[in-house]
Amino acid sequence: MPRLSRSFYLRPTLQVARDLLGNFIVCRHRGQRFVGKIVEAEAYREGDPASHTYRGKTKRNEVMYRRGGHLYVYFTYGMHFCANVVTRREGIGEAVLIRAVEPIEGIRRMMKNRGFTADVCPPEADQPPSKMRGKKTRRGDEKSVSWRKGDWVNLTNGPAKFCEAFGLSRQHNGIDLLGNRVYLLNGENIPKSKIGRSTRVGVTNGREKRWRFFMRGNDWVSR
DNA sequence: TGGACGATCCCCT
DNA sequence: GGGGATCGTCCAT
Repeated sequence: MPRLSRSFYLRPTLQVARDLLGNFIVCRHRGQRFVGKIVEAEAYREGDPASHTYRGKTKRNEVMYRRGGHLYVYFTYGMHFCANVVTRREGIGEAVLIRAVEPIEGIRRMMKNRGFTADVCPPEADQPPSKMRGKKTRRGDEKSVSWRKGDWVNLTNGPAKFCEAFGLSRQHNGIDLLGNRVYLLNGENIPKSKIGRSTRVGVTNGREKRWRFFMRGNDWVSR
């Protein structure tokens, strides 16, 4: 499968957000490979009050101003990371938040990273246990887990869940997506009829903008 | 130097 | 449907 080219990321951000759907994100570190199909994404643009770049360039958002095709990972709510694909040419602070992926490869390790026991994962490891679901439960201060039928979409159906499953954090901020650590592969072409569009999640300023794109009917879409 | 708040998630009611 | 966890960032003092 060919890698997405630099020119893919340099295009208008709304187009990139929509076209990311159906492509694969690959993360490699320490001999482990994670692969997921992108099923939900949101655009953040200049002049957009919901964007980190709304008030100009800072130390935190500097990566968003780089040339398209870099990874912008930020820390939020004191405990979560979210990952974005930087778009457009250098000097323009725009990006696309990856909100959800469908897990493809590295599933056992994703479960571990998310705090679920892997007991229920089938021995072939990277076959999705499609009938399963996971639920975290609390016992005193100890986090323990149990699995329930029908809930395993919790692995990657949100931007911070995706980052936790794939082990993405601060150290991945600024990575060039045309390198070998994190990159995107050309996947299926999604017909327009299968792409949904809506307002963005968790946004107050700029809430009217319909800059969220998702694959209709996909189980890993966040809502 | 302080304080408000956030592109979230999880648990409880 | 609501609140708590938890801390980096940014802006106002």
